[in-house]
Amino acid sequence: MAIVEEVVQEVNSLSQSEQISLLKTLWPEALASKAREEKAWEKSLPPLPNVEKYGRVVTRFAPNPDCVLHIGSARAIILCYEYAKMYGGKFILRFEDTDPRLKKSSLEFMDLIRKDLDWLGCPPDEEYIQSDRIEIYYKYAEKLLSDGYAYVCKCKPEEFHARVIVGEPCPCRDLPPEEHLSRWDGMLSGVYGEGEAVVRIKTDLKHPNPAIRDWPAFRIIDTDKYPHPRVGSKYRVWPLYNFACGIDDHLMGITHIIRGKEHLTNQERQKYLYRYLGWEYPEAIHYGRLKIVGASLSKSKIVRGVMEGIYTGWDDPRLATFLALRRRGIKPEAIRRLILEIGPRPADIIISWENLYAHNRKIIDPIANRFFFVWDPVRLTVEGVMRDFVTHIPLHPDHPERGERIFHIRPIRRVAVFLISGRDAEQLYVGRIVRLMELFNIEVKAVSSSQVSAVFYSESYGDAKRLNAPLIHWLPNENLLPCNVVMPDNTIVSGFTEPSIKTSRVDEVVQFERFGFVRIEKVDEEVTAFYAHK
RNA sequence: GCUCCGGUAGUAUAGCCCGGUCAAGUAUGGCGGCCUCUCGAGCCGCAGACGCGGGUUCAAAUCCCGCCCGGAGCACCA
Repeated sequence: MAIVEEVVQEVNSLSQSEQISLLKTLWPEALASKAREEKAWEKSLPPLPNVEKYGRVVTRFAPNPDCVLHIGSARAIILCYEYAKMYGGKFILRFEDTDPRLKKSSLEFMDLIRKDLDWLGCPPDEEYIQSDRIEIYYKYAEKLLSDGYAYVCKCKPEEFHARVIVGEPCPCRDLPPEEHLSRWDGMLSGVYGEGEAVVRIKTDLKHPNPAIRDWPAFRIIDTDKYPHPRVGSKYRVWPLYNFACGIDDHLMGITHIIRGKEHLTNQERQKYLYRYLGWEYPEAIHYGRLKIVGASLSKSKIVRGVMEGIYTGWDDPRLATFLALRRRGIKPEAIRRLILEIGPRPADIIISWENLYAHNRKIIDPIANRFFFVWDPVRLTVEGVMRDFVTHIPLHPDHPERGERIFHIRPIRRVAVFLISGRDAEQLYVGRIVRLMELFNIEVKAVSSSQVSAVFYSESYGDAKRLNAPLIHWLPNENLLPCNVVMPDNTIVSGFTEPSIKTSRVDEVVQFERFGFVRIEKVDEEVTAFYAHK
């Protein structure tokens, strides 16, 4: 033992370069590239803290139903769901619809959110709606009021803030609990109007963060003017976020709160509540903000844009809503993998779309059947086609068992007419040999802006390979199916596709070869598709 | 301004708590090649990062201090 320590000491006393050069001369094999074992396992989440403290892990996703869900919500949902699943726990959906005035919720959004969760594969075990629970919050308000932990403040907001910013109590704060209880009755019975009274939770008036000092817990909303979509004007005193959320997290037995780090100060506020009520605060994980390049994840902007008709709907391809992603052929599993990859770390991130696409491509590539789509079509006439051709192309190159597409080429007076993509036509020049995929090779004879003429060159694929001829896709100029592809920027690429695509169903993701993956939106006498990605 | 949280390749992530095995792993994107009758997939290879400056230590991505940069909160919103 002693000798080992001595040697280690000696080696450590050398500089790193000295150590390396010594090693090189004495034991070069030790420096040979260390083979690293490859792990192909799916990325798994880091363990949740203090799981053993609780009987069963309970998580919750608590949206305000004032908009549909978007990729920014994916982190909360998938993390909460996956952690609950990982520990055999429970996942709760809780609608936080306690602001009938500014952040107006709606029944429509509640329903769309339920569907979003379902689509994502994260169905909740239980669902609660805060507007059903108002009396529960009242009960706790009364308890805190009579215990002297909360008070009803009638100060004007400016006056209150002027005092609190210097750490001084407002005149209401130290009044006896009886007075506050009677003011509270006044709030409930309509003695006070909007803005005239508010319940505050006592905290430390010298708290270094002024935002935490005596935070508001209830305010009055004139629900005759602003009826709540679910309970109308039944209540005029409504809890604020920190109160309702704090009470519910305890009552619902939430063991692990997973939410964005914008709630870090809210956690400090809510801890006062827990202290006064003798409750233990759950574990809290605050992840960083998730943005995605070029997409606005502001709910209010999304709602406004849809209302004003700037967007075609909640599923406008320019949006990063789940509805839009779904319409574009992004699979929920791709979103799940992305979120698992990202994990719960607190750093803010801006995801690149490629990150999402790569996951999606892995999922859809094996399932997407292949078709030809000729966009910005240009007419191609090929002369010297001496006979009919029939070509069979598999629906999927790796799965020939799935079937094939069959094209018949029937030249008239040795001339066959095709359509090729404008982009391909631009690359052609006189004398160039190109291969029409799975058909034959042609030599270009003339190119104009509206059409290309060529002559049959040869049939063998080997020729094309040897000549390094480009491979382009094509369609016979007959039995064409008009096709529009809606791109992510909502522009439309038009062209034609092959009739065999009619075997595909709506919602199916297919690949237009040399164009990209698309989801079929409509397929009958014409096709509409939404572009997913390359 | 005040309070808090972050900062590893283009993007995302591992490593940081518990210093050495990190000459920094992985994925994606980029580039090159192979393969494939798609510009898709697959295979092989290349390039690419510890925000900056000090300190502690034989040894720092990791610990300490300062700075810089980014973000969030500072609502009678959630």
